[in-house]
Amino acid sequence: MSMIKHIQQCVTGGLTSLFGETFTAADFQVNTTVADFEGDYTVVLFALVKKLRLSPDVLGTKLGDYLAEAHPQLFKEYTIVKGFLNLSVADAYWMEVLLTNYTNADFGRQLPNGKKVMVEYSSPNTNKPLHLGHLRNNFLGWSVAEILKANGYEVIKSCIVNDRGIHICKSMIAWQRYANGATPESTGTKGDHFVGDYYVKFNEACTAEVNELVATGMAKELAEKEAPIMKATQQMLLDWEKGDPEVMSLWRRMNGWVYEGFAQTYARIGSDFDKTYYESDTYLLGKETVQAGLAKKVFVQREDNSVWIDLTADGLDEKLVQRKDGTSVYMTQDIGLAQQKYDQYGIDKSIYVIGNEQNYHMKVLQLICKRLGMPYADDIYHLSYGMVELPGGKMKSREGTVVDADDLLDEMVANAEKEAVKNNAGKPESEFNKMTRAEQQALFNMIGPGAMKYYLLKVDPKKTMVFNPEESIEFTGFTGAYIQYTHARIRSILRREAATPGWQPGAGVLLPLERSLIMALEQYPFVLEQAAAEYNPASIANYVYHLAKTFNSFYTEHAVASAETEDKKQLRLRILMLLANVIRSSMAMLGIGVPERM
RNA sequence: GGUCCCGUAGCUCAGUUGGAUAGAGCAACAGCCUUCUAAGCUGUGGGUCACACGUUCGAAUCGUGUCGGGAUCACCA
Repeated sequence: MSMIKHIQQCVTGGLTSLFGETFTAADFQVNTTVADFEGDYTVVLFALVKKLRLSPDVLGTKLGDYLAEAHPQLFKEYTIVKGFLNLSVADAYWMEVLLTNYTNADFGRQLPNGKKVMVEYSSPNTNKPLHLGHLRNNFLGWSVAEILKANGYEVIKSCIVNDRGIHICKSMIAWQRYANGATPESTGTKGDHFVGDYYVKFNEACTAEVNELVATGMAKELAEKEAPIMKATQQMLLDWEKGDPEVMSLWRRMNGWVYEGFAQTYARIGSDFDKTYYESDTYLLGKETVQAGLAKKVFVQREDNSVWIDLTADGLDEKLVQRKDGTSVYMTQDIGLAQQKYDQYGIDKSIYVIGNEQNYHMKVLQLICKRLGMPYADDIYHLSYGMVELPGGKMKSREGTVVDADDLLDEMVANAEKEAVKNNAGKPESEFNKMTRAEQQALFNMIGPGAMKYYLLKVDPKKTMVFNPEESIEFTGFTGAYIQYTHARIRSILRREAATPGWQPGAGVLLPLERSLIMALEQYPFVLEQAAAEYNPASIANYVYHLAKTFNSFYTEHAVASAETEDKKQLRLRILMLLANVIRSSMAMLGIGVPERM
C-alpha cells in the first residue's frame, strides 16, 4: 500500500477514535509537502476544521499526536503550519519499501484484473506515407496500451487501415498513366513513398487539367468535377466496387507496396498490432444496423430513401446514416465495426485514439450506439489528442510543410550520432568511444527515435502541441536522452558494485536526497495507476524526468562506490537498483529503451 | 451562426477532484571535471496564470461574461 493511502487510512481512523465521527479519504487532501517546509506529506486541515468546529492548531495537534502514537512505524514527527499538518515519515518505513522492492522487476505492475480492452490507435490511409501526426497517434496509443497492461488489463491493440476509396484510386490512376511500369524495386523507393509520389503526381495533373478548363471559362468548382483525370478516378472507384479484376489486381499490388513500407516504419518505431482491420472488409458493415434502427424507430427514412437520425434533442444535428442510393456512409461503417469488435472479443472497453478533429464524429457515434441500445455504448472511449503544429502554424500538404515520419526518424538518428561524437571528442576512454561500431549504431537507433517519442509523449495528449524541429533534436534538459543517460550512469555504478545479500540497515539517518529518491520511487505504482485512469503517458514522462533529475543531484552530491560507510554504500546500491528498474520500466511504458552505456 | 477545446516566464510545456511563496526545460548570464559517465550539477535574472466580475477562510484551478486562437457542424473519409 502506498504512503498516501496509509495516511488517508490513519487519518480517518484517527478522526473516528478521537472525535467519534466518520470521514472518508475524499473529505480531506493529502499532498506532498512543499519544499521549504519540514515533512514529506501534508494533510490539509481546513475542510475538517469546519465539520469538527476546532481551530486548525487544536485539530492538527490532536491528530498529529494521535498519528505519532498510534503509528510510530509510519510517522516520525509532525509540524503544524497555518492549517497544514506536515508529517515526516519514519525512516524505517522508507527502508522497508526499499528492501522489499529493490529486486522486484515488476514493481508497480498490477496482477491481471480480468478486464479486456481494445485500443485502436492507428488508421493510416494507403495513399501516402506516415507523417508527424501519425507518430503522435501511434506513440500515444501504443503507450496507453502498455500502461493498461501494466495495470492488469488484457489489451488488444488494433489498427484500421483505410485501404479503399477515392484517395487510393488517385494514386492508381496516376501510376497507370505516368509510371511506365515502374515499381518500388525498380526505382529503389520505399513502397509507401512510391505510392505517395503518384498521389502527388495525380494532384499536379489534376490541377493542370482544372486550370485548362477554367481558362476556357468553366467555373472552378465544376472544373474540379469535370477534369478528365478526376472522372477516370471516379470510374475506377466504381469499377473497384464492382470487383473489376484488373482494378482489383492493381489495387492489391499498390496496397502491397504501401504495407511493405508501413511495416518498416512500424518496426522502427515499435508499433505492433494484435488485430488489423481493413476498410475494404468493413465498409459494408452496419447495413443490418440501419434496418434494425429503422425497425426500432431510432432512424427515419425520408422520401428519397435516405436514412437519418435526429440528434437535435441532444444538442447535435440530424445525421445521415445511409445514402439515398442505399450505400452506407463512414458513420454506418463505424457502428458496424464497433459491434464487430465487441462480438469478436467481448471487450469491456473500446478505446479509439483519434485526433480531436473527430470529436464531433465520435460523440455522434457513441450517441447512436446508445440510441440503438447497444450494450457497449457506454464503454466506447474517444482518446482525443491535439494536433501537432509547426512553429509557423499547421502542417499543410499543399505548402509541402508536412513532416514525413521516415525523414524525421532518419534525422533523429543522424543527430544522435552527431551529438555522441561531439560529446565524446577528446575522450578516448569514454564508454561511448570504447564501443564497437555496431554497438554505437544500436545506441543511435535507441536514442533518436526515443527522443522523438519522449518529445511527443511528454505533452498532455489532449493539447495541441508545437513541434519545433530544432528543439526536438536536443538531447539536454527535459528529454528522453537525458533520462537514458541517467540510466547509463546508474548502471555504470551497478556493474562495478554489487549489493551484499542479507544486509540490514544500521542506525544511520536517511539524508534528504536519499529520502527524496525513495519517496519518489514509492509513488511509482500510484503514478502508473493514475496514468491508466487518465489514459495519459505524459504523467509518466514527467514523473520519470523528476526521478532522473533527483538522481543527478544526488549523484553529484554523494558517492556510492566510495560512500562514507559500508552501510551507506549498501543503502545507496539498493536505491540505485530500484531506481534503474523504475526508470527502465517507466520508459518502457513510453516505448523507449534505456542503454547500459552511452 | 450552433457546439466543443484552448489561452501560465521571450519560446516549449508542468501544475487544474480549490490549498502554503505558481514550477521545469530551452534561450541569457555566472560558477563546477586529479574523485562512480560534464548528454551532468549549482546559482542569477525572467510572471497582471488573456481580461473582468462572482463563489470561498482560500482561485491558475469552480461559475458567468468579454477578448484572442483552434476544431467541427458534407448523401467526404
